[in-house]
Amino acid sequence: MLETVTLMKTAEATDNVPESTRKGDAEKRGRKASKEVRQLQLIEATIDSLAKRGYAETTMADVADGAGLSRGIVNFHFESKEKLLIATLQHMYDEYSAHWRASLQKAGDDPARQLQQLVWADFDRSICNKRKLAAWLAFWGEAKSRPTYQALSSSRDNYYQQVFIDLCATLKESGGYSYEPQVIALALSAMLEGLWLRLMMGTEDTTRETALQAANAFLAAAFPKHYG
Amino acid sequence: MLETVTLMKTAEATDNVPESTRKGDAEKRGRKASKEVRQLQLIEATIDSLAKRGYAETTMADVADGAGLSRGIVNFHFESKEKLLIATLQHMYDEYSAHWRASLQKAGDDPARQLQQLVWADFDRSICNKRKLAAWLAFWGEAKSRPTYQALSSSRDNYYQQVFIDLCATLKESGGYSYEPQVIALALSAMLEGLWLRLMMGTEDTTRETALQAANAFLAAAFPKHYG
DNA sequence: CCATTTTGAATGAATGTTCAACAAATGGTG
DNA sequence: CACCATTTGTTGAACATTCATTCAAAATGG
Repeated sequence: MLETVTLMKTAEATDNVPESTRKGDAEKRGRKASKEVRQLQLIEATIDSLAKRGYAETTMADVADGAGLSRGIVNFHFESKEKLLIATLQHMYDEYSAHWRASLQKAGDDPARQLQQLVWADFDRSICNKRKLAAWLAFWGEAKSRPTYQALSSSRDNYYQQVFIDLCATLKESGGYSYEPQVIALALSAMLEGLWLRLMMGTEDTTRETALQAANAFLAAAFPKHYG
Repeated sequence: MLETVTLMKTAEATDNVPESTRKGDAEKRGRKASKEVRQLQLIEATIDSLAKRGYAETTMADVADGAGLSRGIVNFHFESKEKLLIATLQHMYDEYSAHWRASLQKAGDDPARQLQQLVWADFDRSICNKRKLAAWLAFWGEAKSRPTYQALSSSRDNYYQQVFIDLCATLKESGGYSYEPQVIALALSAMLEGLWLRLMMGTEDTTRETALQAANAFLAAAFPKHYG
């Protein structure tokens, strides 16, 4: 039991998991809550392994060791290695999705501010750190050849893209720009992914700060009336 | 010598041809080809396998089968699987490098045209096709956790980035723009990589044509005096 | 006939999965 | 509360499979 608590601490230290629901569930249904915690713990260990060793070298044994548990435990909570990886990808996808939606919510009603918040959200520490970027990249590398991953591995889904397009369309009208919203939205979102890619690769000239500078420079160049 | 030509043909045909209709059964078995041709043949088969199965599922047997040769042959021409993969990556790196340098050469002396050609070169069929993009992505996914890959896997190296920065600096002066060349060059090159990423992933809204449109839109937005 | 290239089976290591045994928590019953 | 049965969770060894590598023998070309 004591071990469970400390392990939960480390698992949550890396992320920003809300603490509110945890204790309540534990008191009501200690067993079920413990099950969810274990699964989360194993997912976190999987992200660790993906980040440290890459997709190809990530083994069940490494995940179990990383979580401080025995070898057979992963097949109990997740049926197979593939299902563990899918659950991990789903977890990261949900987290990313919730993050940009929250950022959009906080931005208020001004579309210029909304777009800016959406861009900045991509470089937030909670999302944009070495560990998670490396895990994303590991999945991306396998996504094209694994149909199961394709839907989730984009992280930026169709709806996300549509929000970008709509915002660009709104700014175009209010600013009198001349390009197609779809096209400039694609350029913008592609640049964000490209900046992530550079951060993942650990290219020397790219840090979270310089990446954010570049993103801001794009906004200023494309929407001078709003961000100039 | 004649055989050399035919083998090179099949190797290059796979870039554009949808799939299958490969393997020159005529001259595959028993016949000795020159060492270099065999190695190239195996490298092409490796790219095929990476594109079709991804990094994690690429096996020596699959490479050998794809080349129509026996199992042990890869360890004869390349010492190990790792060295085969490094040679494959080096091959792709060299090809990409030669391609953009040639494009730059052809562009003449006008810096605006040079930058445009550099951007367009990224979406040339010979470089930008499903097979090779998938292979690139497979390497990217493993690069961060494999020091041996890091230098080669960027495809766009430091020199490439410096050329971008210099061109942006020149355009800045002649056009009276206000941003830092380094920053806008990072935004531009990141967008190119991001567009590649979308093409690799097979996102529906992104084709080679729309990607090129987005890249052009970026140029027009960032350098209106030159590309408006 | 010699050097080089190619084959394909053998080998050994790595790894995902299964499972029987064990531990702990839960729920019911007296 | 005490006791036991049952469900749930965990372990670690055994098992089967996959795969890179090795190598002796065969094939090929000069």
